[in-house]
Amino acid sequence: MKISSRFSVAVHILSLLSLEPNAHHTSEWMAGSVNTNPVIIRRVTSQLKKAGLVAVRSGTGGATLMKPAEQISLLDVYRAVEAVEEGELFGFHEHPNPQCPVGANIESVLQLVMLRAQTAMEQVLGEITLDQLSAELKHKIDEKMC
Amino acid sequence: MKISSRFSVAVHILSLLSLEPNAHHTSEWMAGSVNTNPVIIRRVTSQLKKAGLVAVRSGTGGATLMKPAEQISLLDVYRAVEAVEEGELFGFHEHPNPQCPVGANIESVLQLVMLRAQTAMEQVLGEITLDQLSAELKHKIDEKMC
DNA sequence: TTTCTTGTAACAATTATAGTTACAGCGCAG
DNA sequence: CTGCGCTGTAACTATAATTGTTACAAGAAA
Repeated sequence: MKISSRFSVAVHILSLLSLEPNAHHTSEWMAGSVNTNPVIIRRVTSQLKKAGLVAVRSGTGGATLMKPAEQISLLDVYRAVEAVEEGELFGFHEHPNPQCPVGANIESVLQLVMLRAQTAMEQVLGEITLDQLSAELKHKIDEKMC
Repeated sequence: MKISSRFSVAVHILSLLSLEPNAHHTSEWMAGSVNTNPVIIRRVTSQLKKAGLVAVRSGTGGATLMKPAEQISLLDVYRAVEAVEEGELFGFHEHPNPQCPVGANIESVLQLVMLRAQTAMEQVLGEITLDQLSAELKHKIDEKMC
């Protein structure tokens, strides 16, 4: 089971906003780059908007970053698109038998452990900014131009 | 989207094997503790067996650990039940537009970043042994007995 | 007003999970 | 050597989430 590709789509969108500031960022234009349906883009953009990461001009169309790229972490994006509910990366089996010593106590022990694992992953995402990612991306792009 | 509860069921099973060495660990008995169907238990047990973590006596029934609990990490269990394919925790949108500079390069950049995040999580799992987890569990159990 | 765009609803197709029944086949007890 | 209990697995269901689609009301500007 994988984390929804909404997350990678969201990062793609933000990269476009960050690296191509002069384009007219309509959902259709971005869908062309992501290679999907414009509605997919609008859905994700809508979540990014709710999270205060982008502004969208309805009517005329187009989206823009609401914060400087160095103040947007991948964790912000991850949370924005709800790729995973907060603190719920790991699924648990429900209602283990409370009569059994193991069944009665496994949940709390597992919760702790899993949370530690999950937090480690989120910390990595939290330390990477859109700015850094865009820079890496730009580097790759320029490389190929030679 | 969550990681399959197969993982938590597997840990539950191994905890039973580790903490209650005298019981007859049939799928039905374990299903009673996990509170699910015996077939669910057999399916997971079967994966643990393939991974060399447990032995199952067909005929008579019952399962046992194949390694000492301090040599089984939660990462081993995680891999055994294929809660997530190796290196594929994050889903990606496929075939971004190669004509677009961002589309052409986002995949490789994202792969790197996501892999780092995923690895951080797996490392935590790798550092926790069944032994440690059982000890915590036993501690909780004894606590409640007072 | 016309035109382009967004935001959303509604729906289909696909995919994975979790649970269930059913049954062949193994292995020990008697 | 036969019967019993248990495993391994197939087959099927129900459920839920994702991704992709079409369709359309409502916003904004030329």
